Amino acid sequence: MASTRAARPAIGIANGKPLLDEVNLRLLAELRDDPRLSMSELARRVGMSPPAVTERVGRLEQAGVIRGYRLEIDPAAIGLPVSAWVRVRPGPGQLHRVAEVVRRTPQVTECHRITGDDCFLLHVFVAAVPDLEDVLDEIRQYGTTTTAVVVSTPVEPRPLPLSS
Amino acid sequence: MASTRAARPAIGIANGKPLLDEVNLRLLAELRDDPRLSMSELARRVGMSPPAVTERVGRLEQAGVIRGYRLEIDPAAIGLPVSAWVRVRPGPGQLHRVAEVVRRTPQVTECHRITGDDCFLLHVFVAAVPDLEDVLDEIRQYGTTTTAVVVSTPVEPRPLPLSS
DNA sequence: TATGAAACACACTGAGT
DNA sequence: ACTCAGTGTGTTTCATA
Repeated sequence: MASTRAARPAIGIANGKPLLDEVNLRLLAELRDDPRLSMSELARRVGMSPPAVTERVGRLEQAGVIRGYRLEIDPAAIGLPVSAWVRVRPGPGQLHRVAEVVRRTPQVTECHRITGDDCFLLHVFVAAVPDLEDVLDEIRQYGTTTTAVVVSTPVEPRPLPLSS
Repeated sequence: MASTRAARPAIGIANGKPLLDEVNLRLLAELRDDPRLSMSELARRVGMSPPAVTERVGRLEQAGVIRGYRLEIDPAAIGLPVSAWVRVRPGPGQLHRVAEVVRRTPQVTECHRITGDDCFLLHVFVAAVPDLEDVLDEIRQYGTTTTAVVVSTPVEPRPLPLSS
């Protein structure tokens, strides 16, 4: 039974003290719920002074715990209402070619190398279904593709669970 | 040949004037490159007064063009280094059950309904590969799964192209 | 690391164009 | 729909503990 497995380890690169102490976890939680909170407001919520909080957040950014901040734009509003997921199985020796072409194709917003029969999973945004042809034709020079168009999104991308 | 197709339409809900004029597109571009820019700084960059820019951004938010702001946290730093994509084919009549279970499973950070042989595509984060078992067992009550573990990510999630 | 005070920058409002 | 000017916060730096 799975519940007998060890609890998730408190990672945090420790050089003496753990990076993710109580306060930093609360800061992450607050910022995750509202990434535009002012440092003063954050400070109030964790009961510290603004400069102290500013420095802690800066440290989390520099350590890479906070990777960055992202603006979420509605794809349809900028003319890209069609979202599709494409699995790619590269031909022999064409693996890095696929990675290359995908990197310089702006319609591809993310690309993962995965285990299984297919090597890559791509997220693609286009203006209309026929526009997928352009993207797929490019990729098909180096491998075969399996495309699935997004019909709806029961769970919109949401933050990771913060429990540790 | 694909290049003969019509250009991407300038969408923007027009009630007289298009929502996405030159200035708003520049605002989106600047905010996409740095979502934490101050309104004053934004104003400087587009050559307007801060209140004017504040109102324009507010309007973009209210219209849903700007969906929100997101904090990107390194999954490994909070103890979830394993990322996997799971395709789910629900059993007959179990379609909405899968959507339900997936919604209340925090390890699932996004879920798309897609065309093709499988109905759903899920993104899952766990502490270690064996922890996938918990998530998959839940889902397997209502359908079959195909799991692919992420080995690397040649293209990290990146912003949509803003050309129109 | 943290705090407190001072200097500076920003957000917000209301009046005017 | 935008600018300008005034007020209240927020941010940043530095001295200090």
